[in-house]
Amino acid sequence: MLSIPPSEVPRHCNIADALEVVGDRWSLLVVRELFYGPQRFTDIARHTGAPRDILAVRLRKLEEHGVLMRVPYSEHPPRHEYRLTPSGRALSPVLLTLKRWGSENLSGGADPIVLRHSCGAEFVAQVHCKACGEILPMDASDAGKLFVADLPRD
Amino acid sequence: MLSIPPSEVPRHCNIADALEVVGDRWSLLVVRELFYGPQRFTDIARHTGAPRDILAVRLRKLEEHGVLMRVPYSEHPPRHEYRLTPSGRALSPVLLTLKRWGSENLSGGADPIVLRHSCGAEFVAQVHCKACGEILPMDASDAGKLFVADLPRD
DNA sequence: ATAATAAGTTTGATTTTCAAACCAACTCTT
DNA sequence: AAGAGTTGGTTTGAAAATCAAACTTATTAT
Repeated sequence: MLSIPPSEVPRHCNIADALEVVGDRWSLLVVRELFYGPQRFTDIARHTGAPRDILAVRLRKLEEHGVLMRVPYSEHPPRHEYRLTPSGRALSPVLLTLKRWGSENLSGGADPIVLRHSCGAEFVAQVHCKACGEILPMDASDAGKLFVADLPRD
Repeated sequence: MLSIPPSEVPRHCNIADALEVVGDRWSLLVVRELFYGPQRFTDIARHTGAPRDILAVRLRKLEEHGVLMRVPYSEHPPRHEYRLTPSGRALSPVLLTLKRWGSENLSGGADPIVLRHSCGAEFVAQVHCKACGEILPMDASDAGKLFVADLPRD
């Protein structure tokens, strides 16, 4: 009778990795702002509500992790704007799923950010089975029977 | 010539709402754990790495927001396990997109959490145009030209 | 010459986080 | 029956992060 000993260390995974980079109070709001186009420091501060000192630290961190980049728009004085990198734009599904979860599962109302296709319609995120294509309903009324995790239990 | 005055208040939206609930260092890791099935306090603490006191506060908050529920498994002493609600299970697309972003955009490696369809294959998240169905590539090599935001700029 | 803009940095007070110790209620072992 | 172990937290005290507001530096506009 084989039994796996209880692990004393936290589970490390890609979700944890991702949260290490964008899992704080402000980072994803910064990314949201940059989806509206390149932005300057003061605008990001105003629209996210982040304190300026914290924002400065976050922007450096996001730059280090390749989520955004600084692009100069003036020398004398040196000034730059912030712009998403491809990696930063690749966060759109995260924002879209978060947005949808918020609108469907939290009482609230405002729904201002909308990403649109160039054809004019909205973008939406969807989860489906890689093989058979069955769509996982996001309202998850009975999602329980739809998926299982495979992992060492202890 | 009409121009919108600069807003002094941060933009409020569903993304911000969602982050208010699950946008901290531990909450989404708690949800990840609960996807493996109902869990007890000590197991969640061990597997997420969250300090016990913080975890207690987060679990209460997540319960208040309807993400999870306590289900008794013993009286004398009163004990319960934590279980996702439908609203909590509806976070699976958020976890899946975060996971995918982490694995494709951050150097790292571990990829332990896998949600599977009952048919055995993996679930994946995808962003597409609601109308014409065009898929937004998640590597976002040139996603820039694929979508635009419509919002008051100031 | 004065005021305004821009991108941060500094300051000092308040909050949050953390690890480790502790507690209460029970069960299991000897 | 006494002592050790388990479970689900709470308490404590120190360290770190957050915050709002004031400040700095460089430059342009009036």
